Amino acid sequence: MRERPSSPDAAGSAKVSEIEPSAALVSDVVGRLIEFWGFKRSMGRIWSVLYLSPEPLSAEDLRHSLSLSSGAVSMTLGELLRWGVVRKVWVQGERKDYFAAEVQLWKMISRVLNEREKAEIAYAIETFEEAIAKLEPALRGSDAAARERARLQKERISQLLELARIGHRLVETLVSTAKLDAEPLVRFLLRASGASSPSSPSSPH
Amino acid sequence: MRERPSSPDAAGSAKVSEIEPSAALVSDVVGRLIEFWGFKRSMGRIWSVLYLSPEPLSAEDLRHSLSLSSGAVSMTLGELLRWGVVRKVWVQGERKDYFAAEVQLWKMISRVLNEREKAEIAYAIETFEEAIAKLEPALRGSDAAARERARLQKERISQLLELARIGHRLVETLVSTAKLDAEPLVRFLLRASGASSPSSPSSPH
DNA sequence: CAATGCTTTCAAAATATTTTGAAAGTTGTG
DNA sequence: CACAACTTTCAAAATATTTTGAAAGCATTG
Repeated sequence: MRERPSSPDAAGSAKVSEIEPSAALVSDVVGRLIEFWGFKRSMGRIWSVLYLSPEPLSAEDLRHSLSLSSGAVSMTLGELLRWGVVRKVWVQGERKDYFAAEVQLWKMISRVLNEREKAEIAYAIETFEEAIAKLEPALRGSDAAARERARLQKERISQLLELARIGHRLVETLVSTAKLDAEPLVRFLLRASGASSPSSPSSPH
Repeated sequence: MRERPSSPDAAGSAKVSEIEPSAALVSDVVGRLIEFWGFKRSMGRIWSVLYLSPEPLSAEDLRHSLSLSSGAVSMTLGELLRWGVVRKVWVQGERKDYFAAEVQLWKMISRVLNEREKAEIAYAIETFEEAIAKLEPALRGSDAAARERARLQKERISQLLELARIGHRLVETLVSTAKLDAEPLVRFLLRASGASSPSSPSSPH
């Protein structure tokens, strides 16, 4: 509304309410990825708009950029703040709140993985353990067929458990990696997919 | 609440319609994980029941085990078959179709990652590239402020692009790793997160 | 080839999720 | 204290997703 493309206003405070085509592409695809990844699409879209904006934006700016209601913007920003992927910033002389995206991607991912995946996986691990425990009586029951059945189930649940533990470690690796600036993992990945021959991928120098 | 362990019927055809408590736990948690991970919860539940069953099960067995409608079972099985995580098996002398879960977890994950994530990420990569391309005009336009704005956006989108490429490589690594029996990745993860012995995953810490 | 037993399809119904916007809440100001 | 200027809340509306079950489709068998 207040923007005036023709006015040679100073760069700092004039607001652009429509996002440029490239930003639209990005916010759309990030929205999708993020949704796919279990969050609300609008979280991804709002984050993207902030991420691509040189200055912090107000809730109203976002409302216009993405044609969302004030409520949706407020709630979504709240979630993004809770996930620590968006920050409030004070713009001096302004009464409104302004928001900026966390721009350190690894930091961001690390935080989210850490809070979300770890909880999820930890819960799965617990449950698998519990399920195995529940098998115990049958494992030493008197019915041979039931015993065999339980044995097989224990075996299979153990596989799931092992897998969950690997997942857990993968997340931990990503998280700790992120703190140390992505080096080891990235190096590992480069080696693993760049050099296509599996001949000797295990001995560095 | 429990099957009839006393039926002297040959193992092949007597049917258990209620699942045991441990299987219920597992199918619930796998359902959740799978949903969380973007599939339908019932896919995870059905797969789990099959995975924990010593014998293949018919659609009807599944219908009873999980209290689903025949349509839901049929559609869900169809999807699971398409993803290659469940197979049809012939039970001799039976007219119905029987189904069994893929039990090689890594193989399964690898297939799914390969088809699904790769497509998703590849699309994101393309889009980021396209978005950067769209910035070109502004990058060499005459308006200095706009130029600076575009420069920053290009920078940021490039970060996303790099991240997407790393993700892509991560998926590729997991996939190729899975084919060669998980060795290198697992070893890497073990080193990275400080666990002890690679081959016997029995002690939690 | 008609009947039977099973499977798939699909439109409608049930559920779940997301968005809206008006009203209530907060905070800074005259 | 009363008045802005914003923000948050939340019940209702809009959407989207999942499930149902009756009917159509198929394949085997007598």
